[in-house]
Order: sequence, then structure tokens, then C-alpha cells
Amino acid sequence: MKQLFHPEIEDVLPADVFAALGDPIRLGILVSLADCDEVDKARCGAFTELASPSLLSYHFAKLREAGITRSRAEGTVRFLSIRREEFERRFPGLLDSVIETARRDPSVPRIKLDV
Amino acid sequence: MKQLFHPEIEDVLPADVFAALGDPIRLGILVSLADCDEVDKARCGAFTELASPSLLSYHFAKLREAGITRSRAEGTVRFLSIRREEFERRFPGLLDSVIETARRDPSVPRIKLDV
DNA sequence: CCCATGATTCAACAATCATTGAAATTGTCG
DNA sequence: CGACAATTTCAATGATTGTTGAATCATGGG
Repeated sequence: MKQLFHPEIEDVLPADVFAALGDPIRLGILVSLADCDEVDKARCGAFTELASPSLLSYHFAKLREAGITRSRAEGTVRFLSIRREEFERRFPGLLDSVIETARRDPSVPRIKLDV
Repeated sequence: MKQLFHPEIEDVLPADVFAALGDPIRLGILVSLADCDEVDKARCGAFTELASPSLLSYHFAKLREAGITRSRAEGTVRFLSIRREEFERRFPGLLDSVIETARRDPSVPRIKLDV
């Protein structure tokens, strides 16, 4: 199984984080993840309402490379989760207000992840 | 005098805000503004350490069009300020954690604005 | 009225981005 | 093994971005 690149959280730069957040689809992925009841149980394939599979894969990579999310493979399925603790340590308080901002805004698409 | 465009704060979208923040020079402008002792007294010309005049103008426009800053002309000089209250009303808590994030990080350039 | 100053605009460029659809990959199950 | 399902990768595209330097536009002062 090919291992996807996850940056060390210390190497993540603020500008890269914000650039990764500067897209409605990626914000949609993020709030959907944040609103998911069960942590670390969100399948990549559950996001198809937001975009085509290949485009989703592109956006997943952007979020992952910006240190925001983690992708974990389990068999043929991949699970996506927010790097909560690490990110909180690196940028205290940031992710909460980002998620709250995105959550409140109707321009951000979102899906219901039934786990 | 040509009037620069400032969006209504209600029209500003989260993704546009984050896209505007996704550049180190613009983050540098923002933290320098935030750390300026006197509000609304920062001349555009005081930022030349961060970039050339024309590039600065480009980045000022990005921040302005994202609803983050306001540009005010006074004679031949322009002053730049953060749209604090409006922005806080539109996206509560966001700007503070963004500024704090940028302020803490050494990758974000900054200048001392002596007013 | 001309000139210097502060700042924006414009034209050009390479680089990156978002998007699409087809192809390759990886693991599962019969 | 071989078909299938879930994802990623690749190649191609048009659009947007960051940057540069030259040109332009105000405004205030001699």
C-alpha cells in the first residue's frame, strides 16, 4: 500500500494552511469532517456529493499536505480525519474558529456523514 | 480621486478570506497592521520592506477585496487599516486567531510601523 | 503651472490551480 | 486467478496567481 505524505506539524506554515482553506470544496470537506459524529470514521468515498472522485482526491491531498487532515488506509477504503491535537498544539485556537466560521456560512457546502 | 472598491462585509465569503490570507506577504501586512500602536495611521508607503510598491499595491487590493482591510486616501497618501468591528461581526473570533497565528510564526515577515 | 511624491494600473510572464476524464493502483472476494 | 470497488495518478485544459518594470494618475508645494 502506497503511503501518502503527511508533513511534520512543525513544518506547516500559516500561509500554506490558509491557502489550503481558500477553497469552498475544501472548507466543505473540513466542516463535514468536523460535524461527523464518530471521529476517524469518515470514508473518502462518502464525499462524492461535493465533487468527482478524482477532484476529491486532489482536494484531500491539499488538505493533507497543509497538515490539516490525515488519511488512513484500511483495506481498499481510506478514512479521513482532522489532525486535531497536533494542529491545536501548532496553531492554538485556529482550527476551532476556522471551522466555526465555515460552519456558520451557507456558501460552504456540506454533507451528512453517516458512520 | 479614484475610489477603491470595498465589498459589503455581508458579501464576503469565508473561502475568499482564507485565499487572501494564503500568502506570506499579505500575512505580514496584516500582523504589522495589527501590531501598529495607532489605529488607522499606517501609510501604505511604510510597507516597502515587504515588497516593491507595485506588488504591495496588488497585495493591498487582495486584502481589501476580501473585506479584511480598508484603504483611505488623504491627499497623496493612503492609509490602511483592518476592518475590525465589521469583520468581527461577520466572522466572530476569526481575525483574532488568524492574527495570533501569524504573529507567532517566524515565517511571516513584519515591519515596525512608527506612526 | 510644473515638478516631485505616493500610489495604482497595465502588460507581460512563468507558475500554480481547479477541473475533467481516462488510466493505473491496490486490496477484496468469489 | 480474475473481476470488482475504492482511490489515486496522469495528462490536458483554461483560469488565476504572484511578480516585475514601465507607465499612469493624482495631489500638494514651489
